[in-house]
Amino acid sequence: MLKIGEFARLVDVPVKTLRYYDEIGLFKSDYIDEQTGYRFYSFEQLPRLNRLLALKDLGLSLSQIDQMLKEDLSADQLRGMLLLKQAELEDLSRDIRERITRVDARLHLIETEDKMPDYEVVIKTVDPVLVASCQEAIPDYETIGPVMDRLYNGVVAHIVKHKGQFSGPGITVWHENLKAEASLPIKKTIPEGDDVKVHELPSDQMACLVHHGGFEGFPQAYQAGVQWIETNGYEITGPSREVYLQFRPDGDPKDFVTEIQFPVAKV
Amino acid sequence: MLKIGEFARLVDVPVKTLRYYDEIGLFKSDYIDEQTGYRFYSFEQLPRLNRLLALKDLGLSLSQIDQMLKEDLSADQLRGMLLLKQAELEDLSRDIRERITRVDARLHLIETEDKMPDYEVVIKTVDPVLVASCQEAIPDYETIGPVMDRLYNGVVAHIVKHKGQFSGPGITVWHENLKAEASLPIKKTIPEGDDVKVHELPSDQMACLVHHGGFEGFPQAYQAGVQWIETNGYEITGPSREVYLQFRPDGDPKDFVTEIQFPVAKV
DNA sequence: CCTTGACTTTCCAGTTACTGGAAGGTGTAT
DNA sequence: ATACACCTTCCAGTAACTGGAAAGTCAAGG
Repeated sequence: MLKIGEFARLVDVPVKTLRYYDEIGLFKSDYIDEQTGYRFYSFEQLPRLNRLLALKDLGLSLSQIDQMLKEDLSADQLRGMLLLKQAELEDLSRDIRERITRVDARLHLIETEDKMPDYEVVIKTVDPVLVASCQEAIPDYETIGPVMDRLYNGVVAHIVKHKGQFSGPGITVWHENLKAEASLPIKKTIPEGDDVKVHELPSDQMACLVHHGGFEGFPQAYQAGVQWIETNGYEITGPSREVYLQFRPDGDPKDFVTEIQFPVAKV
Repeated sequence: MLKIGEFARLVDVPVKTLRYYDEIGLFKSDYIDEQTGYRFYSFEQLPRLNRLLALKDLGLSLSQIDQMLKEDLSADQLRGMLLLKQAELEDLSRDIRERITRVDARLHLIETEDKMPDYEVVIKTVDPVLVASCQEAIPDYETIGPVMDRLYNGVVAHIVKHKGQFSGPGITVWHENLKAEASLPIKKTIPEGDDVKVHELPSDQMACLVHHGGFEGFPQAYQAGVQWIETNGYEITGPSREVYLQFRPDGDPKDFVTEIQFPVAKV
């Protein structure tokens, strides 16, 4: 019989930890002196503790270990638990490697620009949103402004005509070949018009960044987004969106806030 | 100005988390209505939050992020923190890969033996221990018993003669060429004898396993140990030890408990 | 104008696997 | 007798939230 301190030295586990295992019932002392409350441990307990430590080394939680130390577990059950843990560890490992590449990328940026990046890209899942929209191909960059005005005015007029309720800032979806879909979120569905479609923008995993200022800064923002997506091992899987969080036609462009979203998936 | 729920939807962060960040001062709401206590957030706060989320994605702790969000940090300081994190992540990654190989090994054992392994190997650091010892080459396996008896009796006699105090179970250190060093831990140093040396067994990182039963089971135990060491990417770096935790010459061998220790290092 | 339901507030508890410390009892050596 | 190491229990703290309760706020519909 060993006192807790001797046992602790023998197995190289802190006394506090042994007491904790005792408390949660994972590894009880063999015998407790009723007078003093002193815990005593025996050599017969070594196998259980060593198995416990070995399993802990695999990264299992104490409650999982508690399960696995039960005598009546079949080899199949053991296998199952280990396979589960294995998958979990593989996930974690992948996750950490991705983190490492992201840290690398940021270090690279700091090396070249000597400061934090101008645009922060975050991955998030956007909610689906019901919109009324109107789309048209843009002939060239100069005409974006007027065409957009026209498109959005058309959608607004249509929504007002059908007494629809606006429910959020405008969203432009950029389809292929510079085809812009000017969309306005609405609370409830309304009839479609000749040019105006009503549908739901799908929920999606998006790489998002926020641009502050006028539209002349958009190319850089887009470039930053595309670059981030490349270096972080994602690929663009659909039309990107611009969400005009802060915008008024008569406002100061410096105050505009736009979120640019790229639907992405891990390569 | 957005209410917390709207802002939460916008940035895809739980409301509870925003409140928590507010509470710990990491990310305060822009304005609080004095009447109602409602928090309000503005679009101007997006850059800070996005940077925060991007850094969180790198695996930084909230307190580290708090540091890095301070405006007056130099590029060098940023670099330093990221390099630190990088090293940390590399360590973690290695650690997890090792865990995976250990889980693999155990799965393998379960496949072949359909149960938990007979011997659990754990890595631990053993404390240095002062011993009196006596060594001799063993001519062949049959003679181990008598030679050991003689060696240990010699050491015991020497310690008793010099009024030394025993402080633990006997330890045999196996040097090369089957040379056995029979050692007995003592509390304080005593003079050496003709055959009896007094010295300290060094502290070391050891792969340890516990064998219950008589000496006839040792070969299997050793084999299990050596195999574990191989498959787990360690190598043996010195003489192995046997610690006779439970042993009496006149006892029942079934009750014997021996810890076998191999000094190891990661390959 | 009232009610309903969605939303907000604060506060408290729980999660994991310990770790540190305080206050007080025990065992052994000098 | 006393010093000292060792043991006991209890309480608090860690990181980053998450869940729930009780109570106040807001907008829409009847």
